[in-house]
Amino acid sequence: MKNKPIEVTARCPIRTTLELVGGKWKLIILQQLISHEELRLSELKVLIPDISEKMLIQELKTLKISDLVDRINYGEVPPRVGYRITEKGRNAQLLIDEMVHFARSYEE
Amino acid sequence: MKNKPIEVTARCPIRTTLELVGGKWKLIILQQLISHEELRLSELKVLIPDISEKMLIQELKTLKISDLVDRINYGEVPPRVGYRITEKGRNAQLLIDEMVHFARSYEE
DNA sequence: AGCAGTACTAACCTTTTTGTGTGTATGAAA
DNA sequence: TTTCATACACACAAAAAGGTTAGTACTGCT
Repeated sequence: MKNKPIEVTARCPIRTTLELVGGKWKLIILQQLISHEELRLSELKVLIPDISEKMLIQELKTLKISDLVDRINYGEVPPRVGYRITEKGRNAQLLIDEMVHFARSYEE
Repeated sequence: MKNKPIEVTARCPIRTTLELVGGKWKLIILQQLISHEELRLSELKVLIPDISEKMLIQELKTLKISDLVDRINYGEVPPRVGYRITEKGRNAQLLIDEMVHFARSYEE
């Protein structure tokens, strides 16, 4: 019945995950990118109505640095840029599923 | 191949979960309580060496309000208090497992 | 010529989260 | 009597996260 405790160190897996996708927005952004193939900034703004433009850009930038999303610059003018989930990013699907599951089982 | 997008509203499941177990410490505390039956404050401090006493107490208090942990006061003096995971709290196990899984698949 | 749309950057400010340090009640042990 | 340990509370400070506003460069539309 008992599970082994995770040793809480400077770099335990829980903390790694929190650093990658912690915060108010990253998982929400990833979820939209997982379910939409490719999205532009303006489309993400519509899908996530209450995020500020600054946070959206900022989070996309750090997600790209973490290699969880790709940024495709079409080099057109006026600028056209698309965002896509990466393979690593797609792993967040299971995590999100579990969060949804947790929320549901909590609420009943 | 595509998943349905979660509609991002004031209360979507991702946000519910973030409110319950978001932040730097809650999941770490829950994980220890899941794997230890019952723990006192002083024991949690040893298991989570870098948490401050204030944060530990504060987080335990909000976890109790959310009914994710139980607080058992033995009414002794000097005070003796134990913390236990609740049924609802135990649901976090799957979430933590997924976070561990996510961190591992990210790192390879 | 003037305005709108795109994908940003930068400065600044507010709110939230996290941390530090001190104080309290109690009884038992030294 | 002084000291210790427990499980806090409280005031305050620092740091991190998030938000607001303005501005840029370009071009197409009217």
